[in-house]
Amino acid sequence: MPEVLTHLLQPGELRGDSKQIYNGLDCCVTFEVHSELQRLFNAESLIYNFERALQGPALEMMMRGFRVDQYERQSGIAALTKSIDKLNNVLQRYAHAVWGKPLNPRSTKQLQEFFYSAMRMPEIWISQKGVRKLSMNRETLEKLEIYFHAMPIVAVILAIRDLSKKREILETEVDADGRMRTSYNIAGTETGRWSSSSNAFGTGTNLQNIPPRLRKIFIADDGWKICGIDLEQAESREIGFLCGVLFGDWSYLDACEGGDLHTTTAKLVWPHLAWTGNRSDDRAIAEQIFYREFSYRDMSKRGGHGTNYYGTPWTMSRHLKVPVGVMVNFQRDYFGAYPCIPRFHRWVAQEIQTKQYLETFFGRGRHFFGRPNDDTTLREAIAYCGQSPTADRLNLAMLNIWKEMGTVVRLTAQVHDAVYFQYRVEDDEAAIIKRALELIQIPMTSPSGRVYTIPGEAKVGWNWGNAHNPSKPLGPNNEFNPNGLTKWKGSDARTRQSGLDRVL
DNA sequence: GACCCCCGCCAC
DNA sequence: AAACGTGGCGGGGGTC
Repeated sequence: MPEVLTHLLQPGELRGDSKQIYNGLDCCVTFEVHSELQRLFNAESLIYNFERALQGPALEMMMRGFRVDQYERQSGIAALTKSIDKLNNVLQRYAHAVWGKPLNPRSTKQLQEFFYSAMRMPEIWISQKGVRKLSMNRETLEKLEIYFHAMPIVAVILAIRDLSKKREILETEVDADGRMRTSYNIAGTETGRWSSSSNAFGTGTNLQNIPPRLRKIFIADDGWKICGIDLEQAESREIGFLCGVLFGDWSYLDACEGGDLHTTTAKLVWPHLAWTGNRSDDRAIAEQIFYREFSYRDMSKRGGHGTNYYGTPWTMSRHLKVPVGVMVNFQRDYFGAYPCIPRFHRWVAQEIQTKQYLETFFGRGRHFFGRPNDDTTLREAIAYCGQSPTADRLNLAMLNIWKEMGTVVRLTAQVHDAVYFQYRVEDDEAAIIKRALELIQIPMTSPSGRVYTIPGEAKVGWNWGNAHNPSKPLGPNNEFNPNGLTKWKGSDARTRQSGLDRVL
């Protein structure tokens, strides 16, 4: 009970007018918390003041919302429903043949009974947090798929799940004015990232996990055009800079800044390939197949990211669907190429074991309450070093854009390492994007004098999806979208195609 | 019917 | 043996 009230209450008093008293107590708790926060977050508290400042752009985006093409959305729902119904009819025919009753593809319980009891297939167990589980996730179902009599059933189940997930998003309630309003939580994460969710009125949804293929339903306001700027290789560069500052080892940041990190990594990990030194030749070599559908470059990209974050060969081999031995060798060679990475891991372990605390170059600290010797704690701390500065960098840049360009641009969305805004089509597009790209950069200087910044990459268009590449055949990975976002190269010769936002 | 947890799965 | 991190959502299925 808050101290301020204890002397006012006698034992047993809460039994009487308890609701009013509880209410009073709650107010007192709030007051006591406020007093403590006042003490902690004084004028010197950089991060606290920063978070408060971010309320401006956050509230503006939340109140404005993102315009949705209702026709596009409804026709998407209709098309998906049709496909789902068709697939479901097929599934139910199988289900009745096998066990004489329906099967819900989203029910883990029913799927277990169906495959392991009715179809008598061998059980596939996985372990999560030390607990063995009879999962029915995609990975498990793909293992069941190798049995020929299960193959068509599994394929249908996975397809239904996939399409249902897409339909869920399209079915999210849009406000009466045809705009989707998300709720951004500025201070909801451990790292300084924002989170996003449905809003206080129950409409909208998380706008930070919309699959790329569905983004084209979000469109620019009439007379406005969308620009998106993302920070290139942001988390990798943050770690590269940290390694340089801590150890004077700039090899990883050099690789990031060299232009093509993943090809560079591939050259270091597989030095015996016929590298020429010519950038496009070497990229072509890196894009040759290494294992199954993975090129050397793919392996470098996905394997590098996982390895930076202390992923084990076992887990990464599962994720990349390659044998464990492949990942063991990859990591050995990767650590050989960038010795600052394992050194960085050891440094983080030392820090959390001695201080249980880390602070980024943006001044954001985090206490680690997990057991200091636990790998889980170490992994959280390693991830913090990349994720947190990226979040602060993007948000600081966004705040600067909002402050300086607030009359010229309308902020539209924030997606962790990318910010989207709109500008008037009659305005000087090149000048606006040039200035925004300048503001996105937050230079830092290492104690040794090296200047470090993360460049932004801009895209422009009239809807949030990616434009199709006209020089490649249309297909599932190149869907027709002439109004979509294209990479900004100083100009954009296109004009908005009316009615074509509506093509799904 | 409200509530809750688990599961599977989407993003960066 | 098996945990790369940060999040949010909807459905299933249980309890009250």
